[in-house]
Amino acid sequence: MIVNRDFYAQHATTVARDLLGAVLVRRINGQRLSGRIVETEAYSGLDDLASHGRAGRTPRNLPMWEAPGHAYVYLIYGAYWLLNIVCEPVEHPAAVLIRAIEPLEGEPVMATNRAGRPRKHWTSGPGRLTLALAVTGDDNRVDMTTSAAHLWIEAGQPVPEGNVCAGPRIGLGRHVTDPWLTMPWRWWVADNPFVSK
DNA sequence: CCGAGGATTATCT
DNA sequence: GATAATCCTCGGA
Repeated sequence: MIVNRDFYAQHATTVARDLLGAVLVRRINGQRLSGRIVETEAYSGLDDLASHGRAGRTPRNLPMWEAPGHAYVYLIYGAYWLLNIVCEPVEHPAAVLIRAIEPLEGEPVMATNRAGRPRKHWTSGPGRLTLALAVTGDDNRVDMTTSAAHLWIEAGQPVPEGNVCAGPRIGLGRHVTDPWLTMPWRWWVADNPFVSK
């Protein structure tokens, strides 16, 4: 069951929390690669100093203002692609960053894409999982509510409230100050080995 | 296991 | 010209 647009239209914090346990699916050459989502971060609003949306619309962050359920993929540090899903209604800049997944299907392909690394490092980070699933800028702005785009999310086993942890977001720049710096907008599954450090 | 430092480029000031 | 929602390598324990 592919997660639909109404789900993504909710506030980014709700989407980020409830995506834990869902399954990120990538189809390449007719083959399914997938993983259970175990870590997410929410970015929402013009006020959020940690969000790309903070300074208003630019060519790069434009997807954040568009329809929920679309991918927002961008290059960071000139080296890594990061996968986000646009949330909230049109004209509300918001997105959820997928930070880590636990491999489920297509492990041999992931092993090839992450050649030489231990399984534990295949998908345990936002830049790592895009390498494992071969997600790049070509996937920016695709509609993730249909299997036509070869990238979508399916409902999975919900994570019990007791196993959900929340804390401050990671890797934010120097310009980010409180309350945004310490806002607990990062969620992860307790004790899961694929959660990034 | 852990911390320090380098890589590398699109994007915005 | 500076910066960035990161990862990897390497040295030390």
